[in-house]
Amino acid sequence: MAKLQKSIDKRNALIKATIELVNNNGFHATPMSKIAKMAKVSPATIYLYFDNKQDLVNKTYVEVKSEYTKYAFATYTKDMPIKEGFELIWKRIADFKLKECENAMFLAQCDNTPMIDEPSRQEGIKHLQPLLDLWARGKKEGIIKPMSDYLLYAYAINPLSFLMISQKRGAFTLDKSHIEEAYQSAWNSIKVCQ
Amino acid sequence: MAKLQKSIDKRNALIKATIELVNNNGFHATPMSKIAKMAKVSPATIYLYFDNKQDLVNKTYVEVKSEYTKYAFATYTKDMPIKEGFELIWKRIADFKLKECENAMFLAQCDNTPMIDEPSRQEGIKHLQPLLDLWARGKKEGIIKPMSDYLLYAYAINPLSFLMISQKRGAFTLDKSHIEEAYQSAWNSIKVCQ
DNA sequence: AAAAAAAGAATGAACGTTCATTTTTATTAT
DNA sequence: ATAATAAAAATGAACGTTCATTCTTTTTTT
Repeated sequence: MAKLQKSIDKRNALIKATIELVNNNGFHATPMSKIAKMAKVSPATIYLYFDNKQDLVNKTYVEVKSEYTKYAFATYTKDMPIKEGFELIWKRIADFKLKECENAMFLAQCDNTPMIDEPSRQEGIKHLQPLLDLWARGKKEGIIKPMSDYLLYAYAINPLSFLMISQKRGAFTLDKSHIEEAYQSAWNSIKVCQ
Repeated sequence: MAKLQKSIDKRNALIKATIELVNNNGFHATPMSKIAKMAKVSPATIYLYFDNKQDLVNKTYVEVKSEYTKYAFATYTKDMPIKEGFELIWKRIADFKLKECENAMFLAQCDNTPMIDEPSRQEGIKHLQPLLDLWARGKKEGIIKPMSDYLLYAYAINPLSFLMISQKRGAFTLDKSHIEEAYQSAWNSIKVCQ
């Protein structure tokens, strides 16, 4: 196999192993040796691809966040009407959280703990810009409540993380009909009531 | 000072130190030695009060959760109308998350990571029963959407955790007017639309 | 044959926990 | 009430283990 491809494969295996182990044990309870073992690589090899453990987890975060937002905004264009645009993005996000459960779990854990460096966190937030732009447009048009973006995010998007974590714990299962109910709740919480 | 009171003080100091250090560094990045130092106690003394580190954090979780729900339901009675009851509980919860920021942060971190034992987690959930009962009543009366409790919780309560974490990170400040907006969003997301 | 990549073993630091002692508190005898 | 003694609480140092990281050697690629 080509040298470059082999390198890419190893790096991907490391990222994948990091996600899986951190999901199940948390950052600090995940030794580099276990990540290496799961990626079928020597511990020393990790340091050819990443500076250290913190760098490994930071880069994993930014890459997964980037995949996530790429998926979320893939079918959205800036000229869509507010309501359609929001529904589209929201359902893509929900879709991602159902299909790419491991990735989404990892992001949730990163966002709720002091695990990630502040610069990497900021880097991750940047990717959400299209949604913030949509909201700004929606506020101007009087369709979306003139609230802080943090409040909008808290009610429109963040509940999906909670539902995903509950699902992962086996507490309940999030199926298609739940998703539709959740969407209605999300929209009702941010739309201007007429 | 009375012997008993001194013991209680030490135990409280340990719980307090655990909360503060875990909030800022996470569970595994908080050594017992630091907890001991902050509580002005020898590391060995911790083991007179708790079996081990896991036990310390489990017990801290259950105690804080208990304080939290005690506060949340303090002014609520079962015979209140649904809407009033919900608003009352919701605002008490919001109040707690603003005033007892450290405690609330700790709970949020526990609820979003594999930090706590499953039995202790279950123990913590039990305390929420009055809210679940209120929702059951609200569903029967056709006031609250007939959704899974997980969905109701995700939209009505959980967003407050996100807002608190954002506030703690200094991203924005949650003031009285935000709280009112948040309440409206919470209610709009779970009420039956007429 | 030289250079690059990868490996496994080695290292030093940090951690949770325990152990041997000391200090404090409670009980008893005078 | 006071001194002597027993019990309990608390301590700091030490232990064994684990971990992130590095070093030296081997394998693979050019």
